[in-house]
Amino acid sequence: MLKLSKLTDYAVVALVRLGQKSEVTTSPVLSRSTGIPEPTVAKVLKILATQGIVTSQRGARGGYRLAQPLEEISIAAVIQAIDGPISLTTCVDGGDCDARSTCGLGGQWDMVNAAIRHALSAITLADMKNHTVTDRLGGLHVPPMPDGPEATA
Amino acid sequence: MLKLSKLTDYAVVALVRLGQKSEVTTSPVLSRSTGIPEPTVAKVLKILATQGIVTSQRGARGGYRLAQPLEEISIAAVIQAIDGPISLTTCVDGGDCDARSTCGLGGQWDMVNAAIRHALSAITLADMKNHTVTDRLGGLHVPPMPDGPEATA
DNA sequence: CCATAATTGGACCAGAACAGTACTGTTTCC
DNA sequence: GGAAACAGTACTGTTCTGGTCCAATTATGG
Repeated sequence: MLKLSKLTDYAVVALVRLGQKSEVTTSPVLSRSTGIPEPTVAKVLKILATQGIVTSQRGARGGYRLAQPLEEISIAAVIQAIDGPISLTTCVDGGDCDARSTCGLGGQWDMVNAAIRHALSAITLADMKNHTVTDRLGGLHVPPMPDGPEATA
Repeated sequence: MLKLSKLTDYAVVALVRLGQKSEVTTSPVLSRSTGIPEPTVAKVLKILATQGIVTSQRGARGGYRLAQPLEEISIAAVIQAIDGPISLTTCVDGGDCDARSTCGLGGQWDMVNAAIRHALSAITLADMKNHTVTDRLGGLHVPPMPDGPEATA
């Protein structure tokens, strides 16, 4: 379905909420604040901590804090932290494409991947919080799309 | 991992190959021509037929044919045909988001979805065949990306 | 006009990946 | 020393993808 994992969705919600607090925040607090189940939000924060998106403070009075302001964290960074690298096909960069010789299109998917990564890198968590899109998005902000439900024409 | 299904990859390969033939082509022929297992390529073509990407002719001497030239079929159309709608999260357009009131970001994912759809609509199957990217891609072709493996900064 | 063969169409089943949960261990404050 | 909170690992249930099989349909040949 070309949809990212629900964990990533939770991560964005939690990070945005975390960015609205200046103090270190615990998982239970963030759970109550976002509505995400406590074990799940804990898991998400754990992963984000390992990836350097948030910094953690262990022990009593511990919690999590953003490693960077919301404006500096791109959607692509969050997705890569939770879901792993953004690669639409396995047939990229030395993947295990068993029909590489016959399929005809060498590594053309790389171009598609780059396009998506670029689109995702241009959107930050601050953009997700605010309902206004910054100008950095260039021509990407909800343009008149030429694609219909079925075909392109 | 934000990767699309292998079926979609197969679909692109099969469609490009199909675009190089002017006659109706059967699944077995396309299988031998692409290296994709016969049942799989048959399934892919079947789905593409229901979505109107290809036209089918049943019975003996039947087969498949492109409904439109390769230049008119976008990657987005193929992905939507195989994988379903491009919606990164379930929390879009009346989805089953159970924390809509608490999560804070209303339908901001729509913006992300639109950006990806736009990027995918700009690439056609003809672009996948040829190794040159058309000018319609604008600023999307492998730009200097500001995103690192871990964080954005 | 009928039988046969070829081919698509739709349904079914197995395998893997993911989401979610629980438990144990380590660290820090009181 | 006790309590609170993160860190890491392991497990289970569910969903989805990938692949296979059988039924419906049509052109061809007799």
